[in-house]
Amino acid sequence: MSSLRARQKEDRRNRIVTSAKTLFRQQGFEKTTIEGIAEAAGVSGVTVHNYYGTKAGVLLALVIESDKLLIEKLESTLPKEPASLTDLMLQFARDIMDHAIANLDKVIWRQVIAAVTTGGVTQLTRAYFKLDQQLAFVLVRRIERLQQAGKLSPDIDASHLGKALFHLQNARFIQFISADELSRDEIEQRLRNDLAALFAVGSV
Amino acid sequence: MSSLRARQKEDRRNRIVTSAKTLFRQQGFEKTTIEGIAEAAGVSGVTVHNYYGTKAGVLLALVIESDKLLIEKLESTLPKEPASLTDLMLQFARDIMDHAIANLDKVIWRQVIAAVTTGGVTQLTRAYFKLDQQLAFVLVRRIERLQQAGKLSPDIDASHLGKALFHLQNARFIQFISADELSRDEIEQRLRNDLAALFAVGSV
DNA sequence: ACAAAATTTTTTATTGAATAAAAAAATTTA
DNA sequence: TAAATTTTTTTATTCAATAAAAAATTTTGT
Repeated sequence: MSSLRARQKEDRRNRIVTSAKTLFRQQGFEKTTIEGIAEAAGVSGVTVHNYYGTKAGVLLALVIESDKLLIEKLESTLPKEPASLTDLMLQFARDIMDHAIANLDKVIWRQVIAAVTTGGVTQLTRAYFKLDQQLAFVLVRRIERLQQAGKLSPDIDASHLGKALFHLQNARFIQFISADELSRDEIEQRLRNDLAALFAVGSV
Repeated sequence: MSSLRARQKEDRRNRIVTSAKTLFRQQGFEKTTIEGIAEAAGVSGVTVHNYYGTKAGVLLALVIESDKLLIEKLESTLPKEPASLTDLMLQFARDIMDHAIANLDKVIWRQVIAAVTTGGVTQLTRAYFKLDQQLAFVLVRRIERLQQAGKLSPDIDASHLGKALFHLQNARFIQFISADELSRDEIEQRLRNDLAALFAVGSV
């Protein structure tokens, strides 16, 4: 039973985000103006500000939508019974990079990272961090599966391990988008090295 | 044999960075204007732009200077013979957080991270990343010491391990500055959990 | 030491993000 | 349907960023 106002608002949100996505992809982040987005969405520039605060806020909103899809995709495509922890991680990292690149280019992803770190504590950044947690949790659950399958010691705290590995993956992801020339293969190799070294520490 | 021009330029650079540091600390990043920095430094606003490109560029210049000191400090204060890899890491992370907080507050550090990720490939970002590498290398050398002391398997690639751990530390550092309420102790605990979980993977 | 050449800074102007307050328009409610 | 409420738009301002022309200063060649 949504009111007319609520529906109109929802509608404007959609128009703004959709227009922004098109413009960001066509002309990049910098060259896209708030006025441009507003015009394409049929609202005033100030309304865009009222809705999303900043240009980066609009971008964040759009990324949040696509990240929800990413999580669904990961839930379904990540192997339920991974062969090993390393395999799981590499697959996880690759899926995330693939998804990122399919949606926006590296230059724009840098703006996303910047927006998230500077953005204070807003509705949008909270939503983003929540999705990040969910993403990490996908990993945690798969790690528990590995433990159940006897492929990983059951004594390890799956939550701690999942979060640590997620942070590491995230660091490599940021490195990936920060340098134009870095390929997914190159990052995969680095991650492989990371894991090999880290996992070798405990072996007596 | 520096020319008058070169000396004047160096002088202006110093005045700009020094003025900026004072103003950033007094009023924060947002409330400090380029014009304000320029006035305090006795140059025009456009000159500040000419020298550092953006307001964040000025901040980055100032951080780079203080990071050089951090590296020196770490070289001298990190134990030459650490008791364990975990101890080494926790000390490393704590020194970095201490140094960061002693110089600028969290809000401003967020701007640093944002500036580095969006900053394209400029003189300043290159310098910053180079220092980051040096920082990682400090860790690598200490890890080699651990291996020489028989406290860590000599089969492990110290460079890979050091870089992986540096990335992890960096991720936790960014988390630290991203949330006002997160204390160094809290981050230390998380890092401890990270390391415990990661190092347990290899143990058979 | 001085005038011409080269470099650097400043002035001036423009675009666009962000924000605030008042005015206008639309929806909701009674 | 008219009053009350909410939302958007208009209007105005500050500041970052950038560009081009003008002014000032240093360097160079004689």
